[in-house]
Amino acid sequence: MVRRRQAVTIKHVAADAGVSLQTVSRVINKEPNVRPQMQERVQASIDKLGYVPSRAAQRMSGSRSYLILALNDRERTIADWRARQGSDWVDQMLLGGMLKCAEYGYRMMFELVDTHNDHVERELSAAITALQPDGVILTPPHSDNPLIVNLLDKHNIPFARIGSAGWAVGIPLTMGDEQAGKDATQHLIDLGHEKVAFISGPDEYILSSWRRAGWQCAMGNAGLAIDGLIANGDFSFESGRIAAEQLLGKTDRPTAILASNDQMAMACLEVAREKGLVVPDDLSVVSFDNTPIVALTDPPLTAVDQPIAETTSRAVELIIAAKNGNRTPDGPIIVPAGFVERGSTAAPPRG
Amino acid sequence: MVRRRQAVTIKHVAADAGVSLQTVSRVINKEPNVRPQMQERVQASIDKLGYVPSRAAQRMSGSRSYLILALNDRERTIADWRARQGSDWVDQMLLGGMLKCAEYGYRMMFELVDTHNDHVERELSAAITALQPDGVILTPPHSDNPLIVNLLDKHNIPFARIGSAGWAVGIPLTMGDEQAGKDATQHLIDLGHEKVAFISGPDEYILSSWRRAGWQCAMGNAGLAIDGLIANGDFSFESGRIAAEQLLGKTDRPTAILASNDQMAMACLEVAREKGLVVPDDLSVVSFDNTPIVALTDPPLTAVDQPIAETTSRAVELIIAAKNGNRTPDGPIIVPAGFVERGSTAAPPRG
DNA sequence: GTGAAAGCGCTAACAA
DNA sequence: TTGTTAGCGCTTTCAC
Repeated sequence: MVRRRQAVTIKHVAADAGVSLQTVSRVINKEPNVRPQMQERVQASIDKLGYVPSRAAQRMSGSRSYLILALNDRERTIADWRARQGSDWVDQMLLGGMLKCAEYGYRMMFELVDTHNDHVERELSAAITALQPDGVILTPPHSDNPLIVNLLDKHNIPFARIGSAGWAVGIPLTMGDEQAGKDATQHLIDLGHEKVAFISGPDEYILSSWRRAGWQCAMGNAGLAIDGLIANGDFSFESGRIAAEQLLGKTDRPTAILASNDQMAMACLEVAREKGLVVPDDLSVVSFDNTPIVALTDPPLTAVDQPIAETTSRAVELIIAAKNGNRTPDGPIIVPAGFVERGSTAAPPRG
Repeated sequence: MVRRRQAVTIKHVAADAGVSLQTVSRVINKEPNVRPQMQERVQASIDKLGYVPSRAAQRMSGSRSYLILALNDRERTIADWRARQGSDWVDQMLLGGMLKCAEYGYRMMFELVDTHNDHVERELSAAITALQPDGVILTPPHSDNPLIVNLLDKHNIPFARIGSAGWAVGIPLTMGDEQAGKDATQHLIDLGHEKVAFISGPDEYILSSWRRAGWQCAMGNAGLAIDGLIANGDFSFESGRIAAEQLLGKTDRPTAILASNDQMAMACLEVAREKGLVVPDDLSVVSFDNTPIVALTDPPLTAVDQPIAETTSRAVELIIAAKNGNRTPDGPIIVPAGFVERGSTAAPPRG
């Protein structure tokens, strides 16, 4: 195996520009105390020689790694990948995260971590020690895992917590789930629906409760009862089926269902079809997330759009800002959800 | 900002075990010349102290970076992400690549590179210098970009070329496109079709010609004419529309179409519908790639399945093997495509 | 504002 | 088989 040495190092640049290593280092890192003239001369040498600093060496000498680690739940992520149902959560994170990282000379790396596992800490510690990332992005359900959050806090690594709002550590970001749930429900109420049912997500995800709260709030504001209009799911298609059957099996069935994610909404579509209900004539359905698949169902689903790319992009910005010593905003950052109206919603049936 | 030092270094382990740094290093790297007893003692200290080597330091001292870089075409990848049409190319690469990397203590990192750009070389050189990856995975159309291939060869970095077969550099891997094209065509012929048309991909992708060759071969073997049965596309939906209109506009129209990717096949579905043709009764359609979306079209598309995860996984294995000094296999590696029969194929209309 | 020296954590090369 | 020494490329002190 060939022992590979850096072709052009800071030394070559220093020699070429006739300055000390230190000055070159200062120019690379855009430090203040360098005369413009000096900086130009060094920059010229850098460009001429095509010098690019070694991240490993920078990291070694106690500076940054220019690396941000994005953590996702191993089990769920792999299951999504294998299922090949078009969930593009990871892609949207990459889209928002990688591009924003690139703007700052950073890079993003993905890492899968088991939540349901007593060695989360060991797993994550190892990754941090090996990689020494400058920041970490947590996604649900990790964002609210106290083991993970405390570990990161202890290590003093800036970290974002997507889909999380509480605690005084890290940088929480949400899509305003409660408001989104409220708006979606209100949209159905505005169409004339009075019996708007809700299928919740698992309690493990804190955003499940927010979405429910939004629905509940809109219903309450409109003076509508919610008795018997809630069913519990766990984000899986199958749980959505069970919930939908429970909801639509009653004589006094709801005229609209707001499901906490796409899979469960698709299950509603299937159950409705089996029961001879036409969507949206007999039943309106709205989902959360808006993964690519919901534009292709029959009918296409009206959905709350989760702005993953934008949220990840903000997370990267805030992590780098924190790394640069800027204060982290006080409250949680809200990157508002969107709402895409498609064919699964209409006025309720008359009578 | 806190200056972060490694909590547990090789020194601590050495002290704890009462051995030299070098011995610890040998244990970490599973080198042979260490007495079992010694190795156990050191390993015990490692476990006790929770030591994990710093990748940066390992890289700095001339060893590996334990990093494999996966290169994708910037323009196309970002377009796919933004389009949100459920293309899971990146996800499948991650699935196959990350998991295999993890087995060997490696990590995979994604990087986007412009092909149509005179500074590909500068761009890629910078990434290589900054990151010092132990290997690189090239995807189409990069796999056949001479600038990229030569650069990697010159740097002496093991690299895989997915979707490529030629040249004596790097590790070429294909899904056996020609065979897949042949099989798909044969499948249609077996159903009774005689006029099987083909929509090609852009010439920029070498696999376009392989897929075409497979179709041509099957048609030839069956003694069927191909005049007027080929149309050129560029993988875009719109180009697929144009090709389909050209093909289906004739009086003597084909009874089946094999499209070189999913988007163009979907365009065929749309054009057929506009012309009042029922798929699969009046027209059979088969696509290449089998992205998640094609299971949801109306009717669902019969498709050649591109084994991206498996191919990426093999690529990682071979790169690491090469890094370990093993000889690279001679011919191109073939990870055979699959074939998924769905509702878009049937016997041709009687007539 | 600029430079010189020390050291980050690890491994290659050499010595014992 | 094990230990010692000398860096890798860079940034952090700390002088000047």
